[in-house]
Amino acid sequence: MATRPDRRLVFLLNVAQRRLQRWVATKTEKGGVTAAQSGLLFILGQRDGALMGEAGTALDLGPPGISGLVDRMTMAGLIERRADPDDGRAWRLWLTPSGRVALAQSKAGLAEINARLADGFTDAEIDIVARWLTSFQTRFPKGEVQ
Amino acid sequence: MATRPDRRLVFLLNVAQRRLQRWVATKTEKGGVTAAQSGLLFILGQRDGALMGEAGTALDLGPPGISGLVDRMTMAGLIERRADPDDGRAWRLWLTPSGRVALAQSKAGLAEINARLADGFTDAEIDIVARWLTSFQTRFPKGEVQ
DNA sequence: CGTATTTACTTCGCATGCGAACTAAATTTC
DNA sequence: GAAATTTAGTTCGCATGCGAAGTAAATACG
Repeated sequence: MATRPDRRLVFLLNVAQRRLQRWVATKTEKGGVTAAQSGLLFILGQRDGALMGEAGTALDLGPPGISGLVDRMTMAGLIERRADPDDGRAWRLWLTPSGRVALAQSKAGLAEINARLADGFTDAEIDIVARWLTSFQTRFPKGEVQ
Repeated sequence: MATRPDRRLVFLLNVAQRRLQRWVATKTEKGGVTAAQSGLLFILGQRDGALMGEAGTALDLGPPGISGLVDRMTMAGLIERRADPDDGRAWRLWLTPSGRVALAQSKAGLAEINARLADGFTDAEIDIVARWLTSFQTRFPKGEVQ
């Protein structure tokens, strides 16, 4: 007989996120990159030279979030900021050689994590999970608590 | 035909957690309490006088995490720390009257959130989600990356 | 009994990311 | 074309929580 699963979704979500983040951080301890940072690497891997605002939107980060992330990653030599020639307010972000190396490592790491996340679940089940997670974006909108 | 769902689970998990946290924070803006804080309130609601370590374990927080949370909540007047009479190293945590009020509010808020989280999903689907979230605790263990 | 180890918690430095308030450049309006 | 508004980022203070290192009390060991 199956045990009734723990239904404290808010708590479980919180724990899962922290566990994963911590695990990625330890995993990539040597010369690696954190989960948030690899997020930006992936974006730039697809769209090198993106604006900060574009990257923030893609990562669902507000202006302060992307600003801080960019600062830390610039400091770490993973990305470079260059002024947009057409807009004096804007900055474009570019991968450095070092950033490209880190991106390659992140890609490999992500494959392992995804395997771990799907292990023991069918494709249909993962689809349900993905749908549930995606629903947060409409259930808990950014702007306002209507 | 259904659109293929977004399968970037790591990203979706991260976003979902942040969206929820932010939403709770805004929701309880007036005299309320954050998600992490209400976690501790719930624990003490069930086990008033718990040790810090016990509370930390229940919330899946390490010593620094629970220590900081307790500091902030003590400062906010939600809980009280009293030395354990039998163990000079340990502290027991107690709800203040103010904390009990906040707990009652949190309980009401949680009901609404849980409804929102389950809306559009069957019980069986929520069980799958819960099982997936719970699996992080074994898939990404605290101690070590084996 | 006294030393060694374990345990409970604290402190520090850090990454993450939010809301509020700000700066400065671009665009819209009149 | 000047003033008003919008937009792109920054800065500040804050909450969250980790790992590493420290403190002090409790327990185990010889």
